[in-house]
Amino acid sequence: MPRLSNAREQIIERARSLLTERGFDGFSYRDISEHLGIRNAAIHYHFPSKTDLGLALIQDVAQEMLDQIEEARKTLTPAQQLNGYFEYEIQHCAHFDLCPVGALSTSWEVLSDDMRGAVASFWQAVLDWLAEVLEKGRETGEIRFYGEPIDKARLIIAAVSGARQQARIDGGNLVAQVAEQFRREMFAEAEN
Amino acid sequence: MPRLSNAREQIIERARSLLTERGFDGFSYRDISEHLGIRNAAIHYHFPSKTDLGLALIQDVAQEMLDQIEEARKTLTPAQQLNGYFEYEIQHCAHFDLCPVGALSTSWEVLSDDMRGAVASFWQAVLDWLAEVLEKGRETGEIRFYGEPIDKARLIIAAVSGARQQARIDGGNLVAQVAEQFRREMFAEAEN
DNA sequence: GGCGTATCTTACTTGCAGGTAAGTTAATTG
DNA sequence: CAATTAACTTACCTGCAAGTAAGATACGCC
Repeated sequence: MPRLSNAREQIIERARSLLTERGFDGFSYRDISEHLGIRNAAIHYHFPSKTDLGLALIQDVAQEMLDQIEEARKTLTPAQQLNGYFEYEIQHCAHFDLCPVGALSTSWEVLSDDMRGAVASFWQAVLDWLAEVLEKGRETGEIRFYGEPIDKARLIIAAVSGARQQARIDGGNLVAQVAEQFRREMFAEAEN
Repeated sequence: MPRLSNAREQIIERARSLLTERGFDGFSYRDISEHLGIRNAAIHYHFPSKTDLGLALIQDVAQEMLDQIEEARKTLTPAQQLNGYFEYEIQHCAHFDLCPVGALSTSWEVLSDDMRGAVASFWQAVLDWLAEVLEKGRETGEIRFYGEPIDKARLIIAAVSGARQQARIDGGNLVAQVAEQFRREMFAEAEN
């Protein structure tokens, strides 16, 4: 019997797919173990409770996102960063998968304090990054919007993740449509 | 033993609370029956399967919303209708409950075709209504925005329901903040 | 006053969820 | 090469989920 070379990583990977497909309550250890050809207890070995798995999951998602943000901040202009964020979300929306934060917020009440904290600080980090992008973009004249950067950032993030959620209902790429509308408002000249 | 006078209505009412608190997978018949002081099987009498309950639930939500829309359309100006929508959502956000459509979209994969259809047509009806409000509002000069009414309507609905979702994480009334930003953009003069 | 129907309750079934304990196998290391 | 440890498996547990069947109760109606 050839064991998995990197079981832990494969478990997280599969769990991430399941989380964005069905939400945190929507998958079981069985869904993971059957897919990987291992036993349930093997997952419990790596992640004693589902909370442990959930925590690793959100940390994995956060790390990936924060790495990308860090990289983008160094190499791209504000407008390019905003567009990159849109493109990233459009890609995910094309597969009709949920935003991980959104998937977890549905079961917020039953999440452990650890998980809540991890989700909250991840979400806050993205918000802070986007607010900074907007502020810089306004300074350079690349990006136009009303009000405070933090308020606009909140609106954009809410709209994008809301669109990802509703895309399942609509069946189309709602994030692409929403992003296009934002581009009209923030990059183009006034039409009305 | 005094039976419930209107069990069916009370079951739906309780189920609606639970849906917006925990999502469709997040509550069981037990949660309802214990709260009402009846047996599980009594719920099964009124709603043989959970799908039947879910269908009744979304129809109830939809009817209520459509009634309000119908009323608003007759008596209020476009700007008042848009503001009314914001206020309605702000109220719900204050209790940190989920948008019913959003709560169901998380478990979209496991919903019956009936339920999917009901959710989709409800969501579409709200979208159409808001697009019409925006179009009329632009004609009367009360409301300003870029692009097509339907595109702006999609963005607003996505932002508001996304904000309701994320309010659980943030802990504040994100819908109020998002609505305020929309008002700056759509009702006020340009500041930038 | 008896009869049928609506509205339940009691008492189950099946299935799967998360989780545990103890044993097995294989690689690592002194 | 023996002992330890990591990474599992087999075999279980408890609990709760949805759902069902059959019996009890009450209510309107001829």
